[in-house]
Amino acid sequence: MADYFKPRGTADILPDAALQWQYVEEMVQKVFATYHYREIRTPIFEHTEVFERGVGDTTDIVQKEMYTFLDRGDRSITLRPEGTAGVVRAFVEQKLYGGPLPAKLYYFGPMFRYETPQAGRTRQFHQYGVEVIGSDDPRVDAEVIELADHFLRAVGVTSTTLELNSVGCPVCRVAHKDALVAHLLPIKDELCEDCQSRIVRNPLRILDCKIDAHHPVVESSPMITDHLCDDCAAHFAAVRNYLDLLEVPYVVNKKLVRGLDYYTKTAFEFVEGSIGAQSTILAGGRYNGLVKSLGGPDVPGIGFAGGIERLLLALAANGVSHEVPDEVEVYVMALSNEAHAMSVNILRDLRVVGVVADADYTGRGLKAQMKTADRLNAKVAVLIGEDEVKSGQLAVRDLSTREQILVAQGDTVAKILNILQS
RNA sequence: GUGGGCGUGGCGAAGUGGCUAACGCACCGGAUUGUGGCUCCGGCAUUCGUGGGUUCGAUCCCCAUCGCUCACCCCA
Repeated sequence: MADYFKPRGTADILPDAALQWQYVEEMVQKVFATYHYREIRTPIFEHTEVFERGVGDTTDIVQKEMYTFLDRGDRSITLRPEGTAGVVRAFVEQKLYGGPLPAKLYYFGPMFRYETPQAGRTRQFHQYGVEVIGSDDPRVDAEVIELADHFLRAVGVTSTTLELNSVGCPVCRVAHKDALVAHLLPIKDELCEDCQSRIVRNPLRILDCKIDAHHPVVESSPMITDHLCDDCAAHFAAVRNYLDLLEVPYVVNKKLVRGLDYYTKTAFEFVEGSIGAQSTILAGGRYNGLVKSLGGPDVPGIGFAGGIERLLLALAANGVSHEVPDEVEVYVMALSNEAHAMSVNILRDLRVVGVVADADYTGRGLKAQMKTADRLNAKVAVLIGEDEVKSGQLAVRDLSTREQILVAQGDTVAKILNILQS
């Protein structure tokens, strides 16, 4: 029994799984680069105020999920719970608004939220995401969504549904919220406990509450899409039009709400139905007031974030695997101390020319080493025993043909390359 | 924070109130002195998450605790 354990909600990503992560990371870089997004790396922790201001201090994230602590200088520090606030903070602090706009950025990395773990949810999790700051053009909304769609398909997730909505701007959203609350208040006592508190905190959530969504009064609630101002309505129509042009399939979900305070206008989610209750694998939206509220110029923005862990679950659910077997090209077997001296040179020389080579370091017998070479699917074995040490000739064995020849030490690498290429 | 399920060797997985806790995989060793995927033989848990309790006796019963897991909430 181990004496030490990883913290609750964290994961050790072992070598086999790490290969899947590398694949996803490479695809992020490759696909996002073709859309001319450039990577930005911001700190994993920020001053707490960045998230309080950026994410919104009424959200669950800020109220009860942040990893916040005082550092040795009595500064309140928070491990980032999401990526956008930090990127926008950097955009403002580094004055990226002085460069070409919109800034098209992407990021990738760990996030932290103090939550009870479950399928698709951990305390340290990883997201990739993009932020486009400096344009309100609906073509940007469409590009961001199409990028997400393209990326998911490129990595092998084809079973998602794209849900789309507009949550309006501060003007029409407030008007709608007032109308909604006025509509629901008379039946407040009939709602579940959660919804009674949501009615003041986040009334939009009541619309898709699992308990109350089918209440007739709830069902007849005013929808945000019916309360959009002219600008928001035109923008939403334009986004849908571009998505149609791009042939990106979506469904309008009038109940779609975004959790974070900063969202405006476009909101969207890619949902995968077979990975458990946490089925959103990528989500995002527009945040036109965020840059200003973090002290920058009043420029609009839009972005999305996707969860790597959930993406991996979705890949598994889609039966997609990018496993790479644990293999080696050459296995060097040395059977004595003198042989070891020769083997380290052979290994180095092979690796210098790019050949994947390994050896036994536990003093096992030749037979056992042969088994290992076999299991690692080695193409060539190099044997160095007493005879070889004496003669200075190494036995090079082609493991597929079982042909074995003696080669002068200086010619070994060339001979092996010969076999590997045949 | 709340609720359900579970906790036996590296992994998967039987098991019963009581003599040495199945089996499979993996791993290690051996089957003509230094040679491979098959086969055969052998090895590998004084111990059943931890701590108490009940009992003549508990891995199997009770309590507590820790951990894992799924779900609610919320979110990527």
